[in-house]
Amino acid sequence: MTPQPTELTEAEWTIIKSIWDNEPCSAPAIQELLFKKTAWTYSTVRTFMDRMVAKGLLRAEKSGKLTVYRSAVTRAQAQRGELLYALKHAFNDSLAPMVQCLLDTKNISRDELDQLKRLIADHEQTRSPKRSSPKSGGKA
Amino acid sequence: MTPQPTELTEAEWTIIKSIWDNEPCSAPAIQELLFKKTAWTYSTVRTFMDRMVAKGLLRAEKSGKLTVYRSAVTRAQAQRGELLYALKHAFNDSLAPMVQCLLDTKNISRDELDQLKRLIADHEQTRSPKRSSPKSGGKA
DNA sequence: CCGCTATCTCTACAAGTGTAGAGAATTCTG
DNA sequence: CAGAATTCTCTACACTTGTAGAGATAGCGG
Repeated sequence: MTPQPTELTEAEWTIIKSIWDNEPCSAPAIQELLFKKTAWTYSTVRTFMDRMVAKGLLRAEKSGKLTVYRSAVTRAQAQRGELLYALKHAFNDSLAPMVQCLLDTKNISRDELDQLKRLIADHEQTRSPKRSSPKSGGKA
Repeated sequence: MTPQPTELTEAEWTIIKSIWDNEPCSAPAIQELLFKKTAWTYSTVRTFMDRMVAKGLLRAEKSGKLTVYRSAVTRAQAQRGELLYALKHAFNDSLAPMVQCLLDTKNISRDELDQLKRLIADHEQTRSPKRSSPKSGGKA
């Protein structure tokens, strides 16, 4: 679907990553989980979470005293949003310059390069049954 | 040098892209250039530009009445910043998932795929001869 | 039943961002 | 020179983001 391009702030990323890994979960739980990283107080975490509910990033449901949260956007959706933001603003929607920048920026090991090549190769195949390069057997 | 990871807002991207393409330039000029896209008034553009000077994204110099602006960060720097932000927050600094997401998200033509493969191949080569620092092979 | 303790709700506030108007100052131009 | 056009400066305001305290409350242990 990719509804609206989901945009997250830094704090929101922190929160939602924690939630993806723990949902459903309560605000105190998340606060405790994040405390070593962020030192955020309960109020802070709770404020973020409620704002995120308002934005449609999370869903909240109360069970008695406790409010239980879960994500309302998938990790893939959020990743896509972030990526598209960068792609659009920094690279005017052009793939190659972005990838080039990636290659130039990070110190990429040979393994990673191989991995990338594999990703692309796999994608080529999945995307369209192209039979010009019949080197590796067609992966199901 | 890649000083501090440069972070730009959407409006700042709009402004600085216009500046990269026209520097040195004046605020009224930029305003006029952007008007069709953004409908921003002079005040708005000027405010952004001055704030960007304060942040070190632009440099301003007045020549009599006129204030002349130019960028203080390169396009590559800004791109890197944006990319690293996405990479870090959305993909936990892992290359492959980001590229995978890219492949899954955009509708990539075969030409583009070929281009990506070439980028990677070229990079492999450039990177391998660790002895030499070819300064002449940078820009594509 | 009555304080603890875990949670919640409300309110607040500073900084950053998007957006702009009013009016001063400067510079043409007739 | 005086009015027009250009550009500048200053101020403002609403909304978002980061951050949190204070006090209400509900449920548990004794």
